[in-house]
Amino acid sequence: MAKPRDSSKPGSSKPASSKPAGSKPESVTLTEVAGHAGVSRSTVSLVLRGSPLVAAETRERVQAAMVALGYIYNRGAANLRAARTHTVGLLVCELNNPFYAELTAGVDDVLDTEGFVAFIANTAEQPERQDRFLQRMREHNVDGVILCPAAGTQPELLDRLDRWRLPCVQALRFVSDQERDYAGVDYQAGMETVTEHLISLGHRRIAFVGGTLDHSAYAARHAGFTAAMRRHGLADDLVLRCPLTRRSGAEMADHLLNRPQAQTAAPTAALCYNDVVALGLMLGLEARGLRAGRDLAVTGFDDVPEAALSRPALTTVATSARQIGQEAARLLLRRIADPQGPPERIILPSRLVVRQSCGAPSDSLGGAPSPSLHHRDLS
Amino acid sequence: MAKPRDSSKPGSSKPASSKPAGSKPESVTLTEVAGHAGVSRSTVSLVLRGSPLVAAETRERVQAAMVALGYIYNRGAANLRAARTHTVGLLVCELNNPFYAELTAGVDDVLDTEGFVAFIANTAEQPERQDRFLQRMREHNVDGVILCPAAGTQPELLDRLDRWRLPCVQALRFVSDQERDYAGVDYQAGMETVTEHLISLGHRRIAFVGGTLDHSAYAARHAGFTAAMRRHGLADDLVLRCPLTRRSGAEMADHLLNRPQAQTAAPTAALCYNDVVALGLMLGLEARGLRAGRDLAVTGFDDVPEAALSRPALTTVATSARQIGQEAARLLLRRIADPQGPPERIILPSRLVVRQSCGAPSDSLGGAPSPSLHHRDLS
DNA sequence: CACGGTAATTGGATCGATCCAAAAGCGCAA
DNA sequence: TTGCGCTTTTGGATCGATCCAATTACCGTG
Repeated sequence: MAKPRDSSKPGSSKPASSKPAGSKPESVTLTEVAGHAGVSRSTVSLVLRGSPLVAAETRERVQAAMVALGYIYNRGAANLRAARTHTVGLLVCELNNPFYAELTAGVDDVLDTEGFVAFIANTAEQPERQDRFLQRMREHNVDGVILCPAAGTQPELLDRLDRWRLPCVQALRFVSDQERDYAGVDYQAGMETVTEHLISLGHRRIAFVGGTLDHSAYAARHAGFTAAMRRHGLADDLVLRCPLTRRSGAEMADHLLNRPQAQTAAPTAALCYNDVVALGLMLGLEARGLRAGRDLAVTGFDDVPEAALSRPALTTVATSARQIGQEAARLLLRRIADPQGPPERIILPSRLVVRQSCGAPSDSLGGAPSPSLHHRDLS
Repeated sequence: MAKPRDSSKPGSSKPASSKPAGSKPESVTLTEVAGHAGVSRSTVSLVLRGSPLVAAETRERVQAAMVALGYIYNRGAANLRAARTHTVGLLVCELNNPFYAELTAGVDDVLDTEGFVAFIANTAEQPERQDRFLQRMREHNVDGVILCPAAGTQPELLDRLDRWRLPCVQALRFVSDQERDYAGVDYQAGMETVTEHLISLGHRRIAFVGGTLDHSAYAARHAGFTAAMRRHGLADDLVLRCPLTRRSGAEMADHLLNRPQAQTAAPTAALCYNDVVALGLMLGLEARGLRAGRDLAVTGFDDVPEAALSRPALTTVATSARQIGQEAARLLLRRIADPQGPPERIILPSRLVVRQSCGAPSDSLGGAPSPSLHHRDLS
């Protein structure tokens, strides 16, 4: 058989262009680029991946051909052969919470600069939905996942991910404290700090308010409360669990103040699980003619934008969601690059933000020209 | 040639299991499932896609084999041959805004039930970033995109998407009012309604506050203001543009009230572009010892959670972000199924939410037991 | 001029599914 | 027995890239 090599005459006898009746103008392939540049497929592939093996002159010719033909890289095809897909899965438990949205933005920041893209899923705290999505992620061959585990997630899930060889970084919460990759906030220290703050203001009877789902984040926050109280020899028995909604927070006002048959004294301060509950509680107080900071000290956790905006402004603990997202993404990329490396736990510090809701240090509560128009309070 | 069919003896002479030294236990392929079930690849493929061609008995056998081997579908491989990838791209312009987060959740809802997944990207209002991401979406062969165009997006972009044969649904904003798929809110009607509300309360001099970026959403809101004012023979010249941040909103307080050299009268009401600006403005008023609803009527737009929470609570226009996301996703799926169909524009209504920030109808402003603890104000 | 060594390029096999035309199995009538 | 139609199954060929072993080009040396 004769071998018709036509590398010198580009665009002449290529079988690819034998059907000029333009029904499918789509998908310029690497082979066509090769023909146009007068090189082989393999060489184009090397150029594509930035290999140092190709000569500079050749590289330029190939790149010119790619531009001329409007070539677009077909990652799907590449993924089939190569190991990597340059995609990851991101599972958050409640996207509608601004906190998680911010985290997502942080993840996106890092992935974007590294040429990765993320599949997103809102598990809405439903383990079934989480399972379904993880399954889908496997089918799409993602290189790894960032997981904010839904409440009720079984630790066994992580073992399954291991078996699947699917790198996973837990964020904000974790379902098992084994040595596993994790990025989050030091909730316990944050809670200790704000509890100490209340104690330093003279409060002795403090209630811990909010939280029903059992996960690591709840445990850590509660532990912070307990640790600080015990350190000062104070009772940590006043714990009121409730859903993490404004409505529930508002309803807790009664439980806190009207305690007819209570053997113990009423609390003078409410340490809320997060800002949402705290803001709700303040609304509840107001509806009863009471005021946070005067009649009851109230603190939150998270420092959501509303916290600076409420009257009185909410004393809370700031946790930078975006930064956690960035750290989680960076950690996942490291893990993908080196699946065998030792696990890392990245714990970011939190920061106490003192406002007026627990009796301001300078005690000009509420009133006229608000002294609280700090820079960081305005987005 | 003899034909050694070994359908009865599974797992005996298959070349797949010829290398038992378990270095790569991963990736059970369709071929292996076929071997285990004693059928051909093609048949397994048909089962996978739920074809009615295969006999019921065969289907069961194949499914049993898939379970037994722990088979997982490799969509990447399938995508290479088939047209569909069952993925879409979702580009939002500011994820950190809770409004877009909610929209994202809505998109996720619908895609999840249809077996699709979304790549997410936060364009942060940067057209370059938007371009880069769209490029990446093409490389990943997404079936379509949902686009909240970044401010400054050129209409030409949509033509490019057409040329690429990439179905696209615009959401919330659009860069060209040609007949194209779109899902959004009737901003103009919403603004008209709230303007009418102010007028009905007796306001004659009303300022339109906020917005710097030029896009359809700005145009529509402004048009609503103008239309309502003109209908009542009122001047619509008082327009104060500013960035969409709380800080800028706060700073607008001065511009609104201290107008030394102004030829025209000071406004009695401020119609804000959105809630963020309105909330900022209210803070600015408060810092000057003034109060929204008493000294200046203030309205917002979007009905973000904070709106119900501020003192006084903000009168605003509710737009259900989640629903828009759902509609956009449904529309995109229709378009993917039928690329040639006629374009659709889905415009959802908005709803006026009257609270206290522009002088409550029952004029018990601010004061004691708040009457506004409605159900919907509590998340 | 043959030779070794490096740099650059290449063709065939391959990843794991789908597509499609062809074939096998089967019941039934001529 | 043969032929026909129907259902069910099947084996290449294929999608568009990567991997790898092999080849070619080129240059300085002995």
